[in-house]
Order: sequence, then structure tokens, then C-alpha cells
Amino acid sequence: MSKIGPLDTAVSLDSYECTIAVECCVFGFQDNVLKILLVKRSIEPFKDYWVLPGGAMNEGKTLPESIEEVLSNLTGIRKIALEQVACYSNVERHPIKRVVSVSYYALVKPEDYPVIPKNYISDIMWFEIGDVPELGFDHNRLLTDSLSKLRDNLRQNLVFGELLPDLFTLKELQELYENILGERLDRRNFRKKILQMDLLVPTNEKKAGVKGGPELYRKK
Amino acid sequence: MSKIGPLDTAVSLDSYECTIAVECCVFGFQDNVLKILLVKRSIEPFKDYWVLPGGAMNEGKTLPESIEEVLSNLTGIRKIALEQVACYSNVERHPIKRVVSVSYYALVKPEDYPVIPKNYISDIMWFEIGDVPELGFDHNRLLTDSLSKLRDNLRQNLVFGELLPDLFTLKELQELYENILGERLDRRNFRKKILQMDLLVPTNEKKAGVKGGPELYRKK
DNA sequence: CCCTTTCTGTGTATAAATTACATAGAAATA
DNA sequence: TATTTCTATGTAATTTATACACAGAAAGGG
Repeated sequence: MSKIGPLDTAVSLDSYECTIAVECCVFGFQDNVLKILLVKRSIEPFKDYWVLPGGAMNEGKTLPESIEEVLSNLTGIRKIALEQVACYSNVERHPIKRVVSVSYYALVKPEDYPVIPKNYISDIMWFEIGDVPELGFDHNRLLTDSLSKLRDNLRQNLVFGELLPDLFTLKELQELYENILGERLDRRNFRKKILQMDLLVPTNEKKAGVKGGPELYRKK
Repeated sequence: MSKIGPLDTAVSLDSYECTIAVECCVFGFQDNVLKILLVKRSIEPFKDYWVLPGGAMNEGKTLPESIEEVLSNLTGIRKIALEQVACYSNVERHPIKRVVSVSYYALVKPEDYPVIPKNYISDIMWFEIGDVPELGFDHNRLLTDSLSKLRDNLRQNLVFGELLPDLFTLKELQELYENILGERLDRRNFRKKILQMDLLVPTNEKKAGVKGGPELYRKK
């Protein structure tokens, strides 16, 4: 019976316990640029470093629920679609204690959540994806992995969550794609491909204030 | 400063701790069928249920290291390529205590690991993927998710780990693909596609005992 | 030993998907 | 009202994926 010894650990009540944290890459699209929400730590370790918003999993809550709680406290963000990315378990990834982190990403509209302070010195801020500084812990790695997963998802489906307003032009959607994928796309081919996915509905409304008077679309 | 309260949990030393388990879908290919290694529990909860091999993460070990330890104890399997699949955190997924599980999959050659007992009543056994019974905990779900991920990976790259012997024919490889993907493939188109991936090397050796005398290949 | 069976190995024609590319019309601005 | 800058659209070329048939080699049976 010793063969199944290791299995018992799944039930034994004195097994090693450890803090589980959730970290979330909150992506937003604003001023035609993909942005990421970061928070600045006010305590050690990594005091004054920017990191991904996150925190410990709470007793009686799942990981997504814990994320929602963290984000809700920080920004008022709630009920957003979360995508699980990966789990990080390196022993020395937290300098003080053992922490295993599970990362998620979320896609939101920054303008829906007034977390952007007026001044530039702040403990919570949207960063352009190209301007992300060195982050605390292994969070640059988490961000890279989340972005990869987002790109993969975007290439396959048409998932852009809450990144755009309800009504948007095809050009705005294309610019979102170009921003996330980091490559330029042909306008006509993009329109063709997106429209034949049959996930958008034209509204017959025109966007004012823009030359050409582009048509507005909405998600089906 | 209350805004960043939740963040502090990542460092506070009295945060909620919880058991972290790793579970592994060990896939093998034998007798031309995709199989999965299951173990039978000898203790409650889910006594006498089959489950995925797994166990608690150990102090000072990463999750992959913990998996390797579990598998090494069970089967002598070691140093295998693991792919992380997902993390499961439902509160009631373990009936006795809170356990968060991270699942992985691995691809091995069953014949390398003599875990198959002579008789059919056993605590560790390879199951054909179509004959998997109702498993303990939420392990049917974990298995489904792992299989999906394996299929996705197989469709994109040429990843079949240790599922085949060092030397194999293209037909054997094709049958592996067909088994995992659950669909039939055209022989000529499959050969064309696989060969132009430039990941196999022909050996000029012929497989004996098979009509037609097919050529053996090896992974580059 | 020969005949039959069953496997291997190969190429081409067709369809589908992707890419490249240019012009005419509408709205804004000066 | 002239100019600018955007929108909207179709087709040809290329690449990729799919469908499909026959000749030769090895094994097995009589």
C-alpha cells in the first residue's frame, strides 16, 4: 500500500499549507493604446515597486471571487470576464514567505472605472503596455504570459471583452487588434474577416466628428 | 491607503493558508489506443474511486517538482515533460477540507514504466481513454480539460512527448494523432504535413514484421 | 513456391483561405 | 467651395488545405 502513499496527501489534514495569491492583468484600451492597470506597493517587500493588482485568496472564496474582491476594492471593477493564465510556484518568488500565485487577465474599459488620478505620482495607474517599468516580484513574467495568452485568444476568436465602448467603428476595432497583436493589418482584409465572423451588428448610425462618417457597430 | 489594502495580503504573514495539490493526467499510447494512468483510492473520501495521480505540494518544492515526486513514487516515472493545464479552486471540490489543485499533463510510454499489474483488481492501472469511469473529486473535469489542451497543442505543434518509441513509422504517428484528436486523417496529406514540419528524420531502416516494410523515423 | 492479401509510398487536380492592392464617395476643415 | 482625410468596396494572385488512385513490397496461406 505504500505505493499510493503520496495520494494520501490530498486528504491528510496535516499536509503543508501555503498562501495562495491571485494576480490580475487588467487590460484596457484608451487613447488608441493598450494599457495595463498597475498598483504601487507601499510596504516591503518591493516597496515603491509597481506590481499587478492582486492579493491572497480568501477563505471560502474561489480564486476568481478573490480577484473580483481585490479589483472591486481597488477600482470599483466588478463582474468582469476573467481568463485564467497560469500558476506560479517557484520557491523563491516571494522573498519573505512561500506564495503560490495564480494569474488571470481581464479586459475592461478604463473610462468605466475612474481609477486614474490627476497627478502622475500615484499608487494606482494605467500604464501603456510599452511603458511598463520593472515590476515587483516576478510580475513582468506574469504580464508577458498574460499578453501571450490574450494574443492567442484574440487570434482565434473575437474576444475583446469590455475593451471597446458599446458602439464602435471597424477602424477602432482594427486599431485594438493592431495594438494587442503588435502588427499592422490590411484594412479591407480585416473588415472581410471580422464581418464574416458574424459577431457584429451594424447600427446604421454614423460616428460624428470623423471624416468619412464611418458606420458604428455593436457586439451581437 | 485603504485602497491598496487587498494588496497587503500578498505579504501579510497571517493570511489564509490552504493546501495546494497537484494532479497529473499521465497519457500513454499502447496497443494503438490512448490511455490514461489512474490510481484507486484506499481511503476516504472517495475510497475505492479511481482518481488522477496527485498529491499535496511539498514544502520547498515547486508544483512540477511535487508532481515528479508523486509520479516517481507511483511508477518510477521521472524527468518527464509536464504541461500545466489549469487551477481549480471551487470551495467544495474536496469534501473534507479546502484544497486548491493545479493540474498538469504528461506524455509517457507505458511500456517504460511497469505499473500495470497482472490482475485487473488494482490500485494503479492504465485505462483506455474511452473507458474512464466516474472519478473521485472533480477529476473527470480535470481530465477533460487536459485532453482539450493536449489536442490544442497537438494541432499546432508536433508534440507527442514520449508517447511513441524512439523509432516509429509514420503510420504509427498518424494513428496516435487520430487517437488523440478523435478524427480520421488522410494518409498522404498527413505525411506531407508532418514531413514538411521538418521535425522528423528518416532512418533508412525498415520495420520488420509488417507488410509493406515501412520506413522508421525518429524525432529530430 | 506462388498467389493473395495488405500494407507502403507517391503526385496532382480542386477547393478554400489568405494576401496584396487602388479608386470613388462622404464628411470635415480651412 | 476647394482641399484634405477619412470610409467603403472587389478582384487577382498566392498559399494552404483537401480529395483522391495506383504501383510496388512484404507477409501469410495453401
